[in-house]
Amino acid sequence: MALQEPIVFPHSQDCNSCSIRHRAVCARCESDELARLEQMKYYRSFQAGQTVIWSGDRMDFVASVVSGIATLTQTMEDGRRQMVGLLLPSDFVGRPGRSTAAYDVTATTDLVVCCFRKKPFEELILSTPHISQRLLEMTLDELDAAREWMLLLGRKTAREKIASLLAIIARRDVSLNPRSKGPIVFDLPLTREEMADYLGLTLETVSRQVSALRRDGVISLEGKRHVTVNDFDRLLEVAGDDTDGGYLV
Amino acid sequence: MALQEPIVFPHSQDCNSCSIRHRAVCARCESDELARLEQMKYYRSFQAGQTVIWSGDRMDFVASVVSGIATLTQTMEDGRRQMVGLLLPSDFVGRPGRSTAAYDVTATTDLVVCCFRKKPFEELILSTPHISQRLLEMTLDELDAAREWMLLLGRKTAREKIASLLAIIARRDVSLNPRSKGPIVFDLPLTREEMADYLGLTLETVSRQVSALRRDGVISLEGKRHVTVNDFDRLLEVAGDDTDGGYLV
DNA sequence: GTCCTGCCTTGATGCAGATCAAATAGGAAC
DNA sequence: GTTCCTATTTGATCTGCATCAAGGCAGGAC
Repeated sequence: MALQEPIVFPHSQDCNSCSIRHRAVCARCESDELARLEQMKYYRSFQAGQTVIWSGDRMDFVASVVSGIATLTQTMEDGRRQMVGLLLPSDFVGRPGRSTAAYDVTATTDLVVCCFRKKPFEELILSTPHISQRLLEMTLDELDAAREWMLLLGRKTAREKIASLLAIIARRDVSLNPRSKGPIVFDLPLTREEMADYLGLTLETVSRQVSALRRDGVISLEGKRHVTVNDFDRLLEVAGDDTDGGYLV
Repeated sequence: MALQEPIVFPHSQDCNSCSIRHRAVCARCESDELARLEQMKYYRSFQAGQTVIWSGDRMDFVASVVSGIATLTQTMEDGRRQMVGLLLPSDFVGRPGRSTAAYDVTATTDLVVCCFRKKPFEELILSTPHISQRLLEMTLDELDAAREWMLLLGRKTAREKIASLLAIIARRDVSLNPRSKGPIVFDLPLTREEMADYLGLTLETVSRQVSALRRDGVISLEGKRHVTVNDFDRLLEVAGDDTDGGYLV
């Protein structure tokens, strides 16, 4: 890892050509609102593995993930770790009205975020319902996701947990790169250890259960990360999710 | 349980004398905004044990808990249950922009809720930033609580889970009924089974661990529900929480 | 009083997943 | 090619909690 410092882009880029323009916190902004956002924004890049911010650190910005994947994790004093969120492009980081980070934020892939200086952003949302309404909607979605994860953490078996995670990644992948036919194929964006931290397991158990799903023909693997889902319905069944209505969103 | 149907109050009550006036979703409303809310509100009461709404049911209202305690639970097809939220007075139920309930909502004590007809409420928040801003703030708090719970469910031991739950209830109790001196005393609002559903355990394990905390002198019990916390710091230590800064809110 | 019934406790046993340990695979640097 | 180095797999064993089972206790109906 050669570079330790994040790269700070010297110039802003145009919101109108932004890949997350219509899904991020700015999704419903009119052009005058965008113009005000542009004034307070700047980009930052992080390499895979870099820490974006540590829990407890002062945080004078909020941000949207533009590309790449980041994680939110909590750590106990003795080192036990639990991932509490997976941030994908368009997801929002930080909380208006709070001055320090509540979680460790880490880039698991190369990452670009669009930061807004916190003070002006907080002022802007007071007068811009389009932003606070969108933020409310995104926060409610995250709350639903967190509650779904609570069911997984509290009640699912290791096998069900792995299948659930694969199903979520597969679903996301299909919605981003829709393909008409054939099995779903994707690269895992997480290491076995990160999967373990997300699922409340050890990395050994993750490895064993991934192998078991391969042995049982539910998935195929090329290398350690490249996954083929042979039968998505079967995967959902193993995940223990209600099958009805859950079809590829 | 004699009455199965909830009691519907025939007349609205005055918002200004409401016990949750300054903590609920209406906390920041001006009198004209309150007046509009009053037009769309009605009270409902439920007895302990009654179901407020089932997951998947059509839901044409949102609501604030006025008094009593309710729970949000998710259930898997085979009956495994996970509580995903504990609703206390002033907490909000339901989601603007969604037509069906996402979780089972159950009254665990006698319960009174202040309902707002959903359609007019949704229209109101579009034009009333005081409400949507408060709702955003409350939702962000709930998201933080859900993420704290994810750490508990994913990584804590049974003993730590029980201690964490007791600490949360004790904290809430102190903030509602501050007492200057002496140990914290409260009644558990949940049965052993509900505690198990919340903590991702079985009721037997809950019972054993509560007994163990009593044997170890961390708490004392009178009957099954009345708890005395002999040493709050010790309880926090057993809970595995960062002790710094966690002192009685 | 007796008999429920719901809630809780306690004991015995089993097993899923953690822990400890070692081997293997695949890059990257050289 | 060799040598690291890290990620991953696999094996052996241990253990915390689940499961299965049997009472205990308090309150209400009668």
